[in-house]
Amino acid sequence: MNRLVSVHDKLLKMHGKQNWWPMSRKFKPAELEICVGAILTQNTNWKNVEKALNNLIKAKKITAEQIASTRLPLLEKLVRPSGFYRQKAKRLKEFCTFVVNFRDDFYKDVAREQLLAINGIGKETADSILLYACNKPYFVIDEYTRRMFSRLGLITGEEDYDKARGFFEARLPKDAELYKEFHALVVEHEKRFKKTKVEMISKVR
DNA sequence: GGCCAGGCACAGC
DNA sequence: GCTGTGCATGGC
Repeated sequence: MNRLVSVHDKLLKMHGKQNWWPMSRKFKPAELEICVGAILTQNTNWKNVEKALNNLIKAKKITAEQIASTRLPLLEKLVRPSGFYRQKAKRLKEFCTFVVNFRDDFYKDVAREQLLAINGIGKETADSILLYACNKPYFVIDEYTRRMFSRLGLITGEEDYDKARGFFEARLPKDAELYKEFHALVVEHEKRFKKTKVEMISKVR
């Protein structure tokens, strides 16, 4: 059996279904919340991101139009709990402006290169948006993924982002739901590993 | 009280 | 090309 699939299955048994990005559905469309969250969580604890999301909801900044037309100082104040708040307010505004000006159905039609061209959207954030908001099978690579799979000896952990992504995508069925759950499970597992220092995945077979 | 979190851009070599 | 640094809050 495919080694990666078997790692996924073990993680699923250990940690259960993660249901990442449980959307509050307060944003319109609900997918926007994923995009906003993906930007706000850059190098930031998710708990802090939730505070910022709640501020946006309370202030009724729940559509791309509303966020794009919010003045920077107010946006900064709202996203403050998520840290790096000046950058993030600017990034959010630029991203939402892009969404507003997008000709076609953003969530259906946006391409990876278009996302990467937006200031503040790097590869991981772009892939998170593509995977979790657009339901497209892009495998998200983050520090946790690098650490875990280099520990298992499957990658070096030092490779280029797209090379690491290619490693997973070439060995897994192109299934967005699988990728979503896998990435979430990896993050959960690594958080726990960090606390316990106990590897819970056998290296054998 | 120090360390870190679901990164990214931009210097300066 | 690639290595270093700034960005910043809140949880543990």
